[in-house]
Amino acid sequence: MQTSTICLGILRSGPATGYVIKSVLEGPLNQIYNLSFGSIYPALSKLTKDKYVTVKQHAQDKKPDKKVYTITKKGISYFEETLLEESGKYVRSGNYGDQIKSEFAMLLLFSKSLPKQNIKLILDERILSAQQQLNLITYEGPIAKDSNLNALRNSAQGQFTRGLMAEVIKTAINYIEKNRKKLHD
Amino acid sequence: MQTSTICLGILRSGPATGYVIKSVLEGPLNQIYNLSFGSIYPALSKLTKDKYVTVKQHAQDKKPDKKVYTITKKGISYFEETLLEESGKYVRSGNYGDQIKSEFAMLLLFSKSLPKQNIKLILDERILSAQQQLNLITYEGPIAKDSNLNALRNSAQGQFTRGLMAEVIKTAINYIEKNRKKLHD
DNA sequence: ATGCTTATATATCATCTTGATATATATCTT
DNA sequence: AAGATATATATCAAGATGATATATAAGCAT
Repeated sequence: MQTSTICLGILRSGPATGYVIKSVLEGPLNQIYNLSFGSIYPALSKLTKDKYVTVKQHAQDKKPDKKVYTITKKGISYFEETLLEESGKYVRSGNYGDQIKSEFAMLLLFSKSLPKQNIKLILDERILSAQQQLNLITYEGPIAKDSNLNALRNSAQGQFTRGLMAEVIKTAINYIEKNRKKLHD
Repeated sequence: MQTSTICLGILRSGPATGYVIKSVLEGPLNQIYNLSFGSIYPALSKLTKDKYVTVKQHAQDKKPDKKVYTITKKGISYFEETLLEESGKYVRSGNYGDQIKSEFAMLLLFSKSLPKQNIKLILDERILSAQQQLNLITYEGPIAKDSNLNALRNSAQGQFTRGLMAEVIKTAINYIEKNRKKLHD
């Protein structure tokens, strides 16, 4: 899926800065899709140039301007067209898997070449981190106070997606705890 | 983790071509780490130049030369050093999550803007594809006949990693089947 | 108090990666 | 007999990452 489509999809739930878009991807939508600033900011610039979003610059005393992006009517139609197109391409592609780069799994796979102490550390930290991810995903309080991105997170779609990720993370934690002895001691 | 480290790690279990390395990543190591030819081939060239692997070209009648890469002693030490370094960096980074781009999850998240029929298709295909992934991962027969990459897959580390992925996929299938009605009909 | 870390916020850029395309043949399927 | 899939490498434009730079406020630890 194009970065611009994801930005528009998030912006459909309310105005946001590039920084907030990244926060949403790292918070309640954790483990779904990673994007760096280096791809978010250029996407937002292009969307502005093409009139799919408008930008309001809030001059902040001595801090860099906060740029709040709002989706336009043209942007909403464009988003709906593009999403339909991309869903069609997705189904036709025959490639329904996610793009995954799990450094964790690779380290474990090659862990015969690693000291036992390192393996323990990797597993301990992964479990801790997974529990934190679970907290981020299942957290129901308000996000980024002055934004209504709560709507996206709390929609039936948001609940389904977050529920799926939460179950997957819980399964992984249980599996690691039950089977880790096979990799050390 | 660097692409070259992954190539060396796979090559440590036996000689292989770039094509076979990709097949391993797409077969028994499915859902662990994605790499394209465009990053595997240059990595193998660089490793050859640096003497971490040797290459034997098998001229095949009218087919492109098959290049079988073998890890050198220098390559084994380099792999072990690099893996230790990368595991240290991984633990120190505080970022224990995987890099994920799930177009599937994004489509579901935005599926309010999609026709019900499309949503059904996306879910049906995903379940089918997940079952195929499960088969690839849990398949215990021989892989790529003339290679001993079976060793990597059947090692304690390979079994652990594949078992983890299998559990995660099973959980996802069950979750989708139990909750999909919330997204359509 | 003073220093350290985290959060807010944007921008840039070398280097790496993807996804598509090209080339070539054998084998399996319809 | 035609078409698809598997084997095999290579290239490249377009896009993405990860690091770095810049700036300040707030929170927290010593």
